[in-house]
Amino acid sequence: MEHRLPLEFYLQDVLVVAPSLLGQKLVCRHSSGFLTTYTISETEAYRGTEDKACHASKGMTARTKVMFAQGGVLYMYLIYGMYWMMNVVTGARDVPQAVLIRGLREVSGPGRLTKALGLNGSFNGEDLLHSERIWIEGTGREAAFTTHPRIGIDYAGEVWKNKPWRYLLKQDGK
DNA sequence: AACACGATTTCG
DNA sequence: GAAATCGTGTTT
Repeated sequence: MEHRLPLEFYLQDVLVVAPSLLGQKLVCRHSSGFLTTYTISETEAYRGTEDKACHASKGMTARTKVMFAQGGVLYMYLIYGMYWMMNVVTGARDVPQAVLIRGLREVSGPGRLTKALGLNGSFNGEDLLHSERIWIEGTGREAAFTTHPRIGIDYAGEVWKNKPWRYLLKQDGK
């Protein structure tokens, strides 16, 4: 029984979607057909052309055009020539926003989690509502979380660097 | 066609 | 603290 998050969820503003993804289930189908479920524990919001830390701040390019699509698809991006970053596009069409999935309860680190799940450039533009190999299921619960400044964006300037748009799942008993 | 650099990780 | 490593955007 599947309970994929609906399109309406992804059409909300990235500042709503990013914290709401915490605690939700990321489901991945292994090449053998086996399903693995992970719990999202850390996210970051990248919001529009005015956000200097967002790749879309320099306008639409071949790489960033998927961020301009309607919410509910993946934006995959290679960083430092070695690590794929997994992002969930949010908002309406032509509104470039995305949530960087920085960590899972089972795997820490954005580069390590994509490696663990076998995600790469072939997943760019993947539709989370219809894909047979990856999707996100809702738990129906809202998770408690804490906010922090985003990581690795010193080039974005003081204003954008200090936005509390990094969200961590508040762990039980911690 | 050449160049500079990054939403990271790992090792010393 | 620094290297690894390559696609992308910018400059020539």
